[in-house]
Amino acid sequence: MRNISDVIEQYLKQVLKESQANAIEIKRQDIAQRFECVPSQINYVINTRFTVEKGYLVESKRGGGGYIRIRRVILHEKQDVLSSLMDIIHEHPRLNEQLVENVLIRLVEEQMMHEQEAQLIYHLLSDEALNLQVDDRSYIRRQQLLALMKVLRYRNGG
Amino acid sequence: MRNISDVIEQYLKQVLKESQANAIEIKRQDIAQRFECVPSQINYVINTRFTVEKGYLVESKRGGGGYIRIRRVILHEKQDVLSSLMDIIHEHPRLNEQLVENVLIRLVEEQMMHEQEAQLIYHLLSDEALNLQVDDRSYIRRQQLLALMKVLRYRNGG
DNA sequence: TAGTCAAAAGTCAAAGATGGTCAGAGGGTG
DNA sequence: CACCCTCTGACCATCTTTGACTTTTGACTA
Repeated sequence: MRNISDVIEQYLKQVLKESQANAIEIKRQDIAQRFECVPSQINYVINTRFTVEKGYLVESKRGGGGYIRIRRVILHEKQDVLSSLMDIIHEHPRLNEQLVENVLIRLVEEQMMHEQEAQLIYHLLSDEALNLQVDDRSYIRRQQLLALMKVLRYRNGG
Repeated sequence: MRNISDVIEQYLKQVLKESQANAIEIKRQDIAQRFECVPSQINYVINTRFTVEKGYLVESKRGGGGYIRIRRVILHEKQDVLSSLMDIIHEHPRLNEQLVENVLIRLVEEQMMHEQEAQLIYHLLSDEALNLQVDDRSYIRRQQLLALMKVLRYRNGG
């Protein structure tokens, strides 16, 4: 193995494989010590090797009793639907209620979310809830729809 | 369990669960002694883990015969849960991720929404998605949480 | 009754314990 | 050489732990 990042990556994957639950919890400092590197190296490994696209979810907590938790998830098989929707969201200069609705309907049709969930999100992204200037509304919708896509990448079988 | 606060939290919840009445009365000093920590640690645990939005009420008395009483709030009508949460959302000057999480967990516990829905909404309301100034983030969260309550109201037959 | 005192509990800010970010240096490969 | 990863460390953010100081309450005393 050439570099320490690869070594740490392999180590974490090994531990993950051996764990019953598809998750491990580590202390950043401990791992750094074990491999004699700076703590931020662990972040580098996580940011480059344990991404959502690769099927990993990472959560963490700072402060006393802090930890980093890495979870293995199964990616949704319809990644292409998500990326095409993401493109649409990115390209549209203005995101109005109609566009939000279209995106949500598409997701329901593709069976990536339930009708009820779409309903909820539609209301959260409505003009009424987002009582802002047009541009701000558009910005929030873009951000939130993209956040939604990110979650849908691994939901349903993760 | 990693830190003493979590341990104390679990202990108190356990005692609460085992009590017939939905309330327990403790002596701060006793608990502090049992877990070998300073008394104010107990306040920290209570302030961070037994909040109103999580469904707890805390009363206390100082001086001789002093006590801290923790009560689990039991509301029989879903309407009551919603309106109490709405009050809390209105009153809180700042809505941070932690509060959003607490509210969503509460809604799931009260069986007013599914885990997955809560998950989705949590991500939409995260700091990451709402990449804004603190006050703006707070505003959006308030608007959207209130919109959520509104949907849940009629969804659950209100 | 008013004053005093000790026994609680409350507050708050500093210190401690973790993890996160980012920009720049270092190194390998086409 | 140019470019893309890696590695590092200074600085930041967040959560927990601690302890000094404050407030409240009830009992006892003058």
